[in-house]
Amino acid sequence: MFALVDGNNFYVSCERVFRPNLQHTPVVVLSNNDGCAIARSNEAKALDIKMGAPWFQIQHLSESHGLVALSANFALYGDMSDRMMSIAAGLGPTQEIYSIDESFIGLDGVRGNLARRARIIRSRILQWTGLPCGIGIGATKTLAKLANYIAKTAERKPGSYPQEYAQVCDLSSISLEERQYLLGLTEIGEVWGVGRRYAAQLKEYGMHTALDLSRMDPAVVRSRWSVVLERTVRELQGTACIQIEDIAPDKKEIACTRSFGHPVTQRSDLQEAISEFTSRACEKLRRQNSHANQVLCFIRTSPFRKEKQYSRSICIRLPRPCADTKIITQSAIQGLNLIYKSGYKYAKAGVMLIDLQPADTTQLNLDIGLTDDLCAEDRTPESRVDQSRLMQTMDAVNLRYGKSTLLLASAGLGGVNRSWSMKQERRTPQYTTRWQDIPIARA
DNA sequence: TCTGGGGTCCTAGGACCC
DNA sequence: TCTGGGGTCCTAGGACCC
Repeated sequence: MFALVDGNNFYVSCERVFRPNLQHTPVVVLSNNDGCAIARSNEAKALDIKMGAPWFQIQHLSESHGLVALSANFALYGDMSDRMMSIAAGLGPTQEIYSIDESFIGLDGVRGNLARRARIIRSRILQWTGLPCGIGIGATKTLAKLANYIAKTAERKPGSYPQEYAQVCDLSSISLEERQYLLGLTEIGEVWGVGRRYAAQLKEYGMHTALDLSRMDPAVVRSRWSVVLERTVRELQGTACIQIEDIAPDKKEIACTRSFGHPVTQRSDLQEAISEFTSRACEKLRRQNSHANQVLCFIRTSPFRKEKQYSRSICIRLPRPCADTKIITQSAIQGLNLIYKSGYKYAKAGVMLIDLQPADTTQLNLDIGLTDDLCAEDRTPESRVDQSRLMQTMDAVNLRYGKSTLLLASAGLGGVNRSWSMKQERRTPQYTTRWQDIPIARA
């Protein structure tokens, strides 16, 4: 048995904890550079603002309907998420943190009335953090997801589902007929694992609801679509195919990419951007104690604009597997110089670390002499330890005083002016919180 | 003028080897 | 010179998730 705990309109709800006057107001949170809406309050959804809608297309609603737009503050959302997750963990013995606002809870061995238990956890999260959430319960992860969708939709759109399922919905404790009734009310595209493409193809095939999908023959689904969709069908039928991942596996690739606040043309600006992206990616790499074998670097113009388009990426093999910002940045910049062409207005760039391996594997290979081609300053064990300590110190300083406190002066550049970064002042200033600053117990 | 930033899994096809 | 079957690895592309 599984539960899914999912924060409502998560980023907006986080902001509202600190600005209670935004309750009952249409609010959106905007992506980097205030580009598009990545979270919407219920009131904003009621204005038919779509996920990912560009700000310039919905801006007029601030005049006509009092829409409030906020710049995203991911540090804050991360802190709030940690609090919500730690309370949600009380629902059952195992927890998988699936995204910043969602976690699956394994309920095996939990006795008693699950829905009642879930309601208690839900009100505790609301009271202790100020964050509203929905909880769905089902025999499989896919059914728990579906139950969560019903719980949230029943609350947001009265009349869509029976009111008793609002906020908490337990699909496991109701009759087969009732469960089929609820699945029949649910669009096929709302099922976890059915995206836009599959939804369109399935509708063409005559399947329109979650109930229709649950009644399909898994073998037919497999041969006509894929093993992935077959698994979804089995999960809807109540056979658990996807288990809780208690311990998060290491990432297989780590990326840092950004759209620019304004078009970038100069090679030097791209070099600054790439070197900062590489630093961020390397921090993540060290945090999971991995080394990279290759770094991929890409630059591209905006596909939305009617201009000469250019988009290229290049993959550079590192001199040895490592997590050293200096070495990896050198390779990334080298890659950039190979693909850069002047005369284009660049809109986006990024860095991906790929072909990752555990750091201790590298150490083993160094010890038994399997790795050659060392960089000059990298030849002795002592110098490697020094480099590694330098990285640890940088990470510690940046964690303590905020990212970008300590940066590499990349590729012979002078000061970092981040001319590629911001279009203008953000709509709302950034502020950070510490655990203890978060207000507690709002009713 | 203005359009996010991450990830994963699966499959098909080609190269190469025995 | 001709022929068969099977395995592995790599890459690109498509689908999905938040």
